[in-house]
Amino acid sequence: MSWTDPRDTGPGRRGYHHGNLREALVDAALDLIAQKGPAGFTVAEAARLAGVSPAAPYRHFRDADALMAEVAVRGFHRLAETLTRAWNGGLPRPVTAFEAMGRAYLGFARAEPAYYAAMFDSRLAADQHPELAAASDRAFAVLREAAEILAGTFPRDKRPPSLMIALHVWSLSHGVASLFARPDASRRKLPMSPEELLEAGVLLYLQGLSAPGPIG
Amino acid sequence: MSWTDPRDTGPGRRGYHHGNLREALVDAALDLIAQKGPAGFTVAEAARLAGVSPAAPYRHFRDADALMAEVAVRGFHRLAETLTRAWNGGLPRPVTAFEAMGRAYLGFARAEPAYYAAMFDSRLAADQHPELAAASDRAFAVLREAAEILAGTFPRDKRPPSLMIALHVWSLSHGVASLFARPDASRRKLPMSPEELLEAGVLLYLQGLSAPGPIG
DNA sequence: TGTACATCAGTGAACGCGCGTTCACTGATGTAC
DNA sequence: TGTACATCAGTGAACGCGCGTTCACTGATGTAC
Repeated sequence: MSWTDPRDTGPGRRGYHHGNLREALVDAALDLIAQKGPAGFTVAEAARLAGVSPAAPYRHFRDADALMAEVAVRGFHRLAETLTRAWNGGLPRPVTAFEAMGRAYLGFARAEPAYYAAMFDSRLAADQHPELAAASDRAFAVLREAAEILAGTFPRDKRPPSLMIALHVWSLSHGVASLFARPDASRRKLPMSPEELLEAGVLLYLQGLSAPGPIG
Repeated sequence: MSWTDPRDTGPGRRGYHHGNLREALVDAALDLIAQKGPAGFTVAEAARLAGVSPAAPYRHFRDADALMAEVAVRGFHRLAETLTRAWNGGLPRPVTAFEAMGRAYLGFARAEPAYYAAMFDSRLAADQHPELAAASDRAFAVLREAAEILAGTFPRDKRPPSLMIALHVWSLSHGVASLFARPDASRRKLPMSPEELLEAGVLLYLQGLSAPGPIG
């Protein structure tokens, strides 16, 4: 991890000037969030991890929230890529692709808890950070478009609204991730893997979409 | 709000001794969490709100986490009661009662955001607070038992596992609550009410449970 | 009913700490000529 | 190729702040006799 050593001789560090401080600060923030949660991140400690003085971060970020928002923005971009890749990998069958996307969402939450926490647990005000709102919208758009294609496979007269499908699957995925897949001591124990739980849930939900009508 | 004034002459305050400081501190913590989120709560400010010195809370709580845990414990107890009442109110039809319980879960998250945040966003380590784990289990047990009864209405040969139902509905409810029902600036906008979204989701899920089998 | 006394639940001052942020500064970089 | 200079991206010291928690203390309460 070259960014931890300010005297690193690699291309990223050249003595007095860090050379890549913005990136280093984002990495440091991720490290801190992973260890202590979003509330445990501080600008001062991120600067320390990056090997610069406590004032240096303010050359790159207006304040602490701006750094956190940058982390969240990158997280949403990564999530969008992850979801897109999963969808494409599951094609041509839309149901298969859709389920792969659900698994990928959960996989992201598990593999990148720091990004995930910055995105969903940091309570950043969306209206204060337009880039964040845009990045979040972009990630959701991936899910939305997938739902659109999936809905298109239903007979025209009983085609469900794709927005609703997207919202339901997002909610279920996020619920499973938050309750059962957090890699910290507040996670609840499960008699199965979160992946199995989510997959079964999505499957049953999709079955419900194709069912003839309301049950007795 | 008598607890804000230390010189209140009511039965809760008698001069030097507060008389009901434990309760007052819990109320103050709820106030702070509602305003600033779980990370914005401090022992010092809770003491200030309760009208006592910063050292006073330590007569009642070991440390800051213990006070937060107490709030979360009470939240889980309230949630358990809320869910029980909703279930009973929806009987005798298990499906109706179950859906009423889902709405009640969401209603709790919306009506009591401070309790909800202490319960789910405070990252308290369950193994450090046995009472918290017990309270959480108790609330989940309500949902679990309801799912059991609901599962019992299915024909014996295609009866779904009740634990799975409970986990799915909890996840969906929690996901909708976290993403769309937080009363702060990080909430995502929806073209419908969270209640409608959740109700439709639970309905479709239950339809899926009764569907003949996996879809094409 | 009165009194001595143990216990309870507060006080208030103090501690060490780490934080966010600002400021005047300076070393390094890169560009115009 | 060399040099003057503008700009960039750091430094380091300082500020005011609020926090969690501890400590010796004391006023209030309630109980035994």
